[in-house]
Amino acid sequence: MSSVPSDSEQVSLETQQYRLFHDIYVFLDAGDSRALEGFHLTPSQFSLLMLLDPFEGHNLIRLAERLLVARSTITRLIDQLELLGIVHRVSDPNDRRAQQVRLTEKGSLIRERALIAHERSLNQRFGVLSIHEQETLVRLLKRLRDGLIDDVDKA
Amino acid sequence: MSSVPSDSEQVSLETQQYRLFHDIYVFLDAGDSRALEGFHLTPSQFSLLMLLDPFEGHNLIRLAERLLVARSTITRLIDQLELLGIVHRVSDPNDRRAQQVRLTEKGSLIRERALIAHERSLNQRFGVLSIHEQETLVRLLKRLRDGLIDDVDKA
DNA sequence: TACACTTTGTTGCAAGTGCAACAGTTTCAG
DNA sequence: CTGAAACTGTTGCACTTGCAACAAAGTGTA
Repeated sequence: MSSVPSDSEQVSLETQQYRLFHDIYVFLDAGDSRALEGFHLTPSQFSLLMLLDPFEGHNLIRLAERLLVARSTITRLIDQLELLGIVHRVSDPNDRRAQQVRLTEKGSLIRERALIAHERSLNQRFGVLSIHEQETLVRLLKRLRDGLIDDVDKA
Repeated sequence: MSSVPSDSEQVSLETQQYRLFHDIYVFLDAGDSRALEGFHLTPSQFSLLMLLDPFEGHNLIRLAERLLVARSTITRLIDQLELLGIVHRVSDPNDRRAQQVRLTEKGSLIRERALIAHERSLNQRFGVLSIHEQETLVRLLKRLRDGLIDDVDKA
């Protein structure tokens, strides 16, 4: 089905990595959708929810930086989670421009359960690699990410 | 600037990989935009252009499978490239439902130049890893991708 | 203090994308 | 050969997202 035609052509090492990152991203997202559908959460909503501490308030801009998305995207994702009764906004007493996003009790519960389900799903999906291989992978990915950040910042 | 707050919290190996893939994807895309801006090509247009052989026609559905996007997305990307004079559609003589997408002469030239510039950029961006490390990475990524495909297909 | 500059969060708008429905073709079982 | 099913590509629609502009609030300098 999902074929990804065999890498028969001669392409450079960099291009191979490049394509692999793209494909893996797409497949991870597809797997997430499936893992989360029981919770009625989109992958975007979940990745935000993941960051919310049940015992702390969160600044919207900090969340945007964390997820690498625009501030307006966070505004809208929080709107959605608020409608679902998962979070609520509280105005920050120290800065009247700012909001604090807090999990509701219901939200904490949903988060907890979704996190577990997602973790289990990830565990299964990454299971093709041994723990040792996953550790190697994490080490390489971190170096690459940090390099890419430097590169983007240099621009 | 692009901070990605230090991974101070205790998260599972799988979750670390998960976040790294997301962040790397975003940064790669940002780097691509920069590498391609001189060509007036978006990363999506480029990734399609990359697949087009100067001497062959291409079936739209095959391209969609290859890029892991919906057929309608390819229709629109081809529309854009056609407006730019980079490709043209030819009806397939063997199947009157089908189209063949072909590079124009101008398109071949632009593709050639963009490919070189992108390759140079990738080379620089992946340069934080040694060749040996990149080979290891490719090996692990391929295994992971194939595992994820099986997983998606099982669904 | 006063005024310019920065910061926080929201909104309008435009662009990209997937899904479902569709028309025109092709294929294949009976 | 015929009709049902599958396939190819396009379109309408909804949803997501980034960017720019904005109001309100905070910061800092003269």
